[in-house]
Amino acid sequence: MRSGRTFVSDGTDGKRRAERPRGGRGVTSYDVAVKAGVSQSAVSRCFKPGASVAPATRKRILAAARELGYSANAMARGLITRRSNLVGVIISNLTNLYYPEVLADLSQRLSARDMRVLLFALRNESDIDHVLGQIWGYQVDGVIAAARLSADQLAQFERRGVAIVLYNRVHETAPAASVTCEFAGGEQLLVDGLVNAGRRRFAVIGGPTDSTVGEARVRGALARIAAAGLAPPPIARGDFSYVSGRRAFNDLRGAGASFDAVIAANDVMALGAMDGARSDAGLQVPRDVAVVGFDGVAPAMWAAYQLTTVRQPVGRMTQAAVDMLMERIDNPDLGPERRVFSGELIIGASADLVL
Amino acid sequence: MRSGRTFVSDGTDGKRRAERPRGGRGVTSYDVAVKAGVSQSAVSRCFKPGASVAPATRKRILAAARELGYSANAMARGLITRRSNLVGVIISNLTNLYYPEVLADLSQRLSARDMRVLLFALRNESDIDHVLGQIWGYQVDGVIAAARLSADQLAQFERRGVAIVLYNRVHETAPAASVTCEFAGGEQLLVDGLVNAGRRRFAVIGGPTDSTVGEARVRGALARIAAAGLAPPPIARGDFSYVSGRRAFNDLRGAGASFDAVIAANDVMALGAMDGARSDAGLQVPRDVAVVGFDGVAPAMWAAYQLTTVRQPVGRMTQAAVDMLMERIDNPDLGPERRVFSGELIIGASADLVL
DNA sequence: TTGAAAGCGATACCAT
DNA sequence: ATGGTATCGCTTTCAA
Repeated sequence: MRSGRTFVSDGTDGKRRAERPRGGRGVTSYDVAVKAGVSQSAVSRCFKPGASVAPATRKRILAAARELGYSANAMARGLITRRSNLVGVIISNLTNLYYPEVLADLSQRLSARDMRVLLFALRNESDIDHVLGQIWGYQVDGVIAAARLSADQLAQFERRGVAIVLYNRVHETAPAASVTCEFAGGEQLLVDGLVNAGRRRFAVIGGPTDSTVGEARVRGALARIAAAGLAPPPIARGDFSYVSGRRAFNDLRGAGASFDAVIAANDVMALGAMDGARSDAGLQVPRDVAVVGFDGVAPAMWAAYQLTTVRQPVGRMTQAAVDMLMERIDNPDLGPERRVFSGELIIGASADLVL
Repeated sequence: MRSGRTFVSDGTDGKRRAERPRGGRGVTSYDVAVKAGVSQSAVSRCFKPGASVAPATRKRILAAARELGYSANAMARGLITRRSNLVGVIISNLTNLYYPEVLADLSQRLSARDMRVLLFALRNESDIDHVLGQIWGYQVDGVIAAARLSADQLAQFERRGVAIVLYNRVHETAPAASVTCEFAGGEQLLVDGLVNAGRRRFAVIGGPTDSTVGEARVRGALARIAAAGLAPPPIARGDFSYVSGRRAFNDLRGAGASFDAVIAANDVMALGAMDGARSDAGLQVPRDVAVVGFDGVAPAMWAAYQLTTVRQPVGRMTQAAVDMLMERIDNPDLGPERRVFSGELIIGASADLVL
């Protein structure tokens, strides 16, 4: 029995207050109910869209709520409704210049849908299992992940009925909803443009071999280079960072490779490569060597670089991710779907493309 | 009465399952209890540090929990313990290159303390009131804010007993815990170095006048310029973005100002100014004009810029912010405190400083 | 050491 | 339209 909690409108609230003299922070719906002279249920209904409350009482309740600074306890609500309105966002490395924009966008769009972002910024991908534990605990309604998930991890989402959308990632064996930017087409545009401009000796700066996006971009470039009847280019590996791109460029030169065009798997490495060419090797870009990237991050547009690249339509992609997620939250039985966007060619000054 | 929920160890769990045939996702402590043949309380205790459980039963329970993939419902726990283990992080503009690093750091350090990050990335500062509403609802234990808060808003934290630490912000009238990087000293180093190197005609690129940090940096520079006996420099205003810095530089030139040193309120505007000088005005940096910034963001170090700047000790600052927050969560009566760190002078190639 | 029972603060389903 | 009451899944006394 919980008769002690039964609401009695004629009683003072002294008893309740006494129950939680110090620790109890926050006014509850009971407090509002007392103040408005209604039942607690009425208060609850008042904040539920499309509930039936008489205009007069609603007004009284809202006034009382405002006066007390009441806001409904999301945990209590989530407990009973089984809806936390929380979306987990997992980002493997926020330091990659591409992701802050994505995160800002996602955050904005989710909050427009009245969803909150529970952020997990990984230091390294091996933290994921720990992160998933937290995710389950907080009963998130869904997850948007820009990180590598194993088939087994994806299966857990399925099993637990938590919606998931992969961003900038795909999983071949285990199908899952995903949003990506088409790599092959973008790389094709870049390679063809370079070939048309007379470039024949390519070099490639890829990401870690276990990065699916990185590899997809590399494969796209290699395929098109082969299609043009050119020899397979040398490949150096970076970790998507500026310094790694710069080092990769120098490694390629150090290995005695001779090339007049560098294709980097992302913009930031491309910028590093440009600086490797100009500052370390004393070359001119694009006269001596053309450089192209992928992503379309802000610094790539800066005057000192003006990188030729393929810009991902981040706005549309984040919109798609959020849409897909919400659909799957509302209807968990929705099957996997891939939404693939095309990048936009940005012709800068780092490579003289001929289309 | 909730006798229907009373746990009966000899009963099959068919009844419970039947109660929530489809919607009930997630295994609960009851499920684990059944499987382990103990009471639900025992399961709970098992996950509470320093509880008294017999080694044998603990083992059985943990095995059952693992087998079922149990993780405690954080909302239910938070409801009763009044601790959500959630920290709200408010960032006014994530697109400012300085903040992704801060956010990544905060996220890491908080998760090391077993706290989760509820992220609020603002589009514009006026969203704050709405954000605060969410913050209260989710019962966050504390907030780290890199955004402008009014005295009234700060008072709400006090009133509701929610810990708050300002990052890179201070509030003069309403005292609050804050972590900042000392501006005056940094600007002093920069100005003195420039003066020693023979620069006499300064120009300043500030942030919006309502930005406290921006203004503090500008004031620091102006004070030191005045102390050197030089005339007050012309000031242009940007919004901390690259394009605004570039435009500000051009505005200064367009206004007929003659200067040989530009002090920008942050790195990104300084980079824009460098490009304004080099690409738009055809000047050489630092020969014709020296440029200095503030922050120490990664792109400022890139070979094409090599900006002379003051680097904020982000790692120590985020550590301090988290420490202060945790202290205040544990002890809400802790008074306001300011922790001010000194930046580190980074001498690049954009300004020839003489110390 | 263990189990029963009372809440935490909301929503949902009933009767009125 | 409104009020009572039973949960949601957990932590916490309190007995045994």
